[in-house]
Amino acid sequence: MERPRSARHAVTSRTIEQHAVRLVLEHGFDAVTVDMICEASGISQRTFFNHFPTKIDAIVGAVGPRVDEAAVRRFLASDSDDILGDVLELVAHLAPGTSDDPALAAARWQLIGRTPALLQLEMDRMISVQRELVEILVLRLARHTAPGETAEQTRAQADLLSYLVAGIVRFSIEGGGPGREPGPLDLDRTREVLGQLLPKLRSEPTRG
Amino acid sequence: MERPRSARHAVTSRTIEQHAVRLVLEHGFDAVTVDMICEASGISQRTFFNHFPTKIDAIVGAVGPRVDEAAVRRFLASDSDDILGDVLELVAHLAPGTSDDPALAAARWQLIGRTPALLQLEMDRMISVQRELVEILVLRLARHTAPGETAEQTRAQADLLSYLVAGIVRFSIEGGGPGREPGPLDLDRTREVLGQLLPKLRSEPTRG
DNA sequence: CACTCAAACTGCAGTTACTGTACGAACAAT
DNA sequence: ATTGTTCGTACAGTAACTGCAGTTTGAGTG
Repeated sequence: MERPRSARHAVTSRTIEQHAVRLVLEHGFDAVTVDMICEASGISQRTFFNHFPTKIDAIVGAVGPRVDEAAVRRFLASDSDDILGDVLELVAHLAPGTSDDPALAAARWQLIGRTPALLQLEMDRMISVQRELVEILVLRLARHTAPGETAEQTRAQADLLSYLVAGIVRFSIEGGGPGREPGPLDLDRTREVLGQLLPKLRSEPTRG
Repeated sequence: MERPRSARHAVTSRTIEQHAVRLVLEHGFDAVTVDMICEASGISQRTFFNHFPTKIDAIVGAVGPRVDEAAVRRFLASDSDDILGDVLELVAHLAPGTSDDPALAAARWQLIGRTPALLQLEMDRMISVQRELVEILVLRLARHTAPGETAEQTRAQADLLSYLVAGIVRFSIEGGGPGREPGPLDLDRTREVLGQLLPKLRSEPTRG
């Protein structure tokens, strides 16, 4: 309470987040209104929206997933020909929301897997990561250019690959197949299924 | 006006759709309110929501993309080892919204590519297609099972593959790389980029 | 033709998410 | 003390959407 001013904002945000997650875990996403969260947090509705642009943001967390700097450096430095494997390694370091409260993060994963609207949002946020990813992939793919390949072609490949990776991430988040529980990225499981699937796709596309 | 009653609903729906698309093309998604569409269509707001559950639905169309029955039969009958190529062929037959008005469909593609919220929705709808796709892929992949592979593993592979395909579709819709215009699926372009990318990923994942 | 029923449509009041504006309280630096 | 910034509040408004009650109109039945 007698904290420095700059910290009070963060404290209030955390309070809101915690009550939001708790309420949604208890009553479900649709049954929880912003007013309920405000009352529980002891703030006005206007304050709520000063902290979070939308109700969803308060529940899932204000900051989206980020790629780990060190992982990027490792990825770019790798000599391996197994680009896909390296990409998986890179993507495995995505963290959902603010990771400074493990209990909150765990609760969020539950909610994300349970509520389509939230999974939705998490995927939206992946898109911003995806844009970063494209830039990184361009650098890596450029080391494998075919003769006569233009920079634009390389970029298109990186773009496509980033979409493929997004698909893999989603598969991973939704639990790696039907009947599985959603949760943070399960890299081993994903690699396993991918390792089974890829050989079946090995043959050249018709236009090679 | 003196149409049979059963047809009037459809007529009204079409009227709403056309005005909605036109207005959004003119003013942009956010600048168009439901009230504006209602006034242009000469109906009440309540009627609007009797026809379409959300504003977005009126703009993008009530029915989502569907897979073509004949294409599915062809896909399942194919002897080719090029599963991915066959999947692309299958997916190319996805049609957005009601296809009975080509001008409307074309306008919709413009909007979808231009407006993130709409692309979003179109992707959501792909998910229902994706569920169908998984069932189809299971049948096809089952013909390539590795020794000792369980049905559950095959299903997981089909699941993963469907996510990869969703990524490819999205790449395709967004124009096949940066700086391209969004539009209906450009299969040739996609195949080209995919053909360039795949050889670079050829090596085995670490767990093979 | 008269009667009935249901589909299409309307008006209205209400809820929920979210925004703009203006204002007050607290605290830090001058 | 004053000034300024930050955090929060109060209030009024918009836009999407829902529920309910009611009217019109076309279609089927006797």
